Amino acid sequence: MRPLDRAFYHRPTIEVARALLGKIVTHGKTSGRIVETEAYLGENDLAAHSARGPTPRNRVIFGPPAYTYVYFIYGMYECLNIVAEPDRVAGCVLIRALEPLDGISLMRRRRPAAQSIEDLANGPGKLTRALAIKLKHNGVDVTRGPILVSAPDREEPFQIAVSKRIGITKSPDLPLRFDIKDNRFVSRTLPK
DNA sequence: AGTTCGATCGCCT
DNA sequence: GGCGATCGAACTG
Repeated sequence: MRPLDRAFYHRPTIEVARALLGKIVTHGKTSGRIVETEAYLGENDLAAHSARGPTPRNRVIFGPPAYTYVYFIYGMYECLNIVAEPDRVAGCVLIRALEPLDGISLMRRRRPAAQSIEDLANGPGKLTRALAIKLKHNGVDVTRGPILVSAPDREEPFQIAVSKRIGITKSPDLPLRFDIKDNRFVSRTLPK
């Protein structure tokens, strides 16, 4: 299993958000398969942190692709994004849910509230806690580590379900959330 | 310098 | 379904 190269992320954000489904995030002894993502665009997307231009917090979104954008939210949780698009073009992908693979017992210790394997990393704040991803990991190169994103040795085919992004108040109706269809590790199941 | 608010989660009803 | 926790960043003046 090899990390994806920088060219993988050097394309439109929506393409990257879809292509990241099924890939593996690794941090230390823990890893998980990406089952849910959201795209945050550089233009015409008021929900994106990059909407009002670069600031000290969000500047990595405007830089070259394949770097993490990690931010702190609600006084308690970190959220993990991967930067897409060429240098100087904003765009990133929020990782919203993982299927736990390695280090499950360690994840359980980090997430004592989780009552099942499904609950371990089925939300953006849960997965950063399960993988011990913190604010200090902002700007990490995911082709180099310590946080890595890789293609699995064997990838089963799957369908992608598209829906609206979760928990935002601006630009709420854009179809920019992507799930592995019917996967039981996603953060919320879609209405039928 | 003060205020507002948020890409969430877990517990309560 | 509703809400409180908890705090950094961005905005206001």
